[in-house]
Amino acid sequence: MRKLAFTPEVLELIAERFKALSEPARLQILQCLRSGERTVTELVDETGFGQANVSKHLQHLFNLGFVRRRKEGLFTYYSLAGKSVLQLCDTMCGRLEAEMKVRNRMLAG
Amino acid sequence: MRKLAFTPEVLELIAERFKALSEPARLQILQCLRSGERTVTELVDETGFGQANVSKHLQHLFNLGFVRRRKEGLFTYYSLAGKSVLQLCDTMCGRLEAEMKVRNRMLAG
DNA sequence: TTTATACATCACTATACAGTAATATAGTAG
DNA sequence: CTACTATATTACTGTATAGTGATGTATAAA
Repeated sequence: MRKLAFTPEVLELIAERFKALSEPARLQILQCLRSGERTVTELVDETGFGQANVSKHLQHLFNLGFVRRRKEGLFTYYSLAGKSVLQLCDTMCGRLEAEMKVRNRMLAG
Repeated sequence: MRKLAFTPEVLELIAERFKALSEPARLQILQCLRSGERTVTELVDETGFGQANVSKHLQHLFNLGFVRRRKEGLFTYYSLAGKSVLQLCDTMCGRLEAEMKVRNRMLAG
């Protein structure tokens, strides 16, 4: 199995996926899904965002393969498509902590 | 050492950092830096982007702690601030490969 | 059938930002 | 000093998209 080369075309696809994670609303939705699948209405209630807004964000995340969905009667249950999304968030959060540590050290020193 | 909680405020900071990686031009610049530090002009030549454009992208990456810089005479040498950026790109690339594999399977099946 | 619920989609507005040309700043050379 | 080079910054334009209200669609219940 060959690794993809970082050609400009591949970088564009990668950028598109990072962009999906560059919205606080979508990140918040993903964090809600950390503990299991949710209906759209549940996500609306938990996040406080509008229904149309949440629905659009979910479509976006679904199209890029970040979440799965399952229809059951009137409801659509969304869930995480894998753990790598959370891993990305955690890695970025680690960067953030490191950044803050540096900042604090500069204030102290 | 405590882990940061994913509050809306923290998610906003994380989103801001993902957004920095959501631009093909910035990703391409980061990939150029994979093999070592570069001056702005070198990056302009390697990427083909305009000088002002590259300079702005580098400021952006610097402000968020993704790259370091070192001034020497007329030149400013930029380099990666750590390996986690590349790790993020690689993880996202892995996701992309998996996505493509699923797509191919659907076409075949 | 009608009514209600859950979700998706459309049309619109406002905002953010990538790219660019021009200019500013700062260091070097003559 | 002047002239040149490397980088940063400013002002502007075009484009993408988040959010919203209204509407559409599908399922369930009465």
